[in-house]
Amino acid sequence: MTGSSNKAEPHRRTRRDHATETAEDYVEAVAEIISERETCRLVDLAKYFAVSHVTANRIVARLQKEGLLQTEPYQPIELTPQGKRLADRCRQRHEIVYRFLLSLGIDKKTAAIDAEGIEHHVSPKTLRKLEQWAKQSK
Amino acid sequence: MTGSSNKAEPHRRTRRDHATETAEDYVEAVAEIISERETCRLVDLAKYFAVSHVTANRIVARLQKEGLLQTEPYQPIELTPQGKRLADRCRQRHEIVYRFLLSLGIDKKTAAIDAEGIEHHVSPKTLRKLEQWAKQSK
DNA sequence: ACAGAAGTTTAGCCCGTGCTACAATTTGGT
DNA sequence: ACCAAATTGTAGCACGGGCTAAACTTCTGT
Ligand SMILES: [Mn+2]
Ligand SMILES: [Mn+2]
Ligand SMILES: [Mn+2]
Ligand SMILES: [Mn+2]
Repeated sequence: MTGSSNKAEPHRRTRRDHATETAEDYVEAVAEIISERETCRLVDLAKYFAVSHVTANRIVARLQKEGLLQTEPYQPIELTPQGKRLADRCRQRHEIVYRFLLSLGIDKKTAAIDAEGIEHHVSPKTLRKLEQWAKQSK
Repeated sequence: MTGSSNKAEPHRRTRRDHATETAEDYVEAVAEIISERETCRLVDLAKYFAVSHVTANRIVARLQKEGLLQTEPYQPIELTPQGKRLADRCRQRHEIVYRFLLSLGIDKKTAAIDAEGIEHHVSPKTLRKLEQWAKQSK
């Protein structure tokens, strides 16, 4: 038995979620920025996440190595097909969580903050329930 | 204006949540283990989180420095008053999130996994709504 | 009493993500 | 064309949290 009544598994899963969280937020941000201002530059990401451009730069480099982003020196940042797919999935999931919180009666600002952290820890099963729920309560 | 319609603030908050997440999970675990087997040893924590005993050791040391845990070389691990208060708050919050997921119709295992990650990102406002909701839907 | 098992500590490594300071490149205005 | 500003890149630091290996202490059974 690998799982059963183990206390450890939830923590393993949470750690795994955290490991992919940055990638998810970055592809989502790149997609959003591109859709808003045509091109996504490093500065845009740094501002978006309120981190230094150095931090953003290293994360972009890593995500490029992982096949999610594409860029060349001093050039704008683009999404690979794989990155685009991930961004879509994340945007949808993010929106479902956000709208669910709104449907609960939370104010927009709080909902935005909570959703930003919660989204990465919502399983597909739970996501479907949240979606049903937000719809039904309308 | 510090906030207004800023994209950055949710990410700042999520990073802050992550910084306190380990502390929250550890004091909660120590409290739970003590209530179950009298004393909490390093091995217990290592098993609980599925982490090497070395990792657990360093985290315990840090949390002791921060005033949440108390221990002496080769001795069991205890909670300081401050740690106890934090553990209580976290257990309550954790349970509310967990029970809410159950009330949504999620199976226990999935609910346990999702709750473990979600709990740290739920604001007091949202927590109150989740609590109301889980109660009402019973 | 004492050897071996169990538990704990320490040393030393890796990786991710945060930073400042500084260098290099590109862009824009005159 | 050229200088200055904006942008991007690089060097080098910190910290948290993951690991293995090896030393040390404590517990246990004979
Ligand atoms: Mn997010
Ligand atoms: Mn998270
Ligand atoms: Mn918890
Ligand atoms: Mn947790």
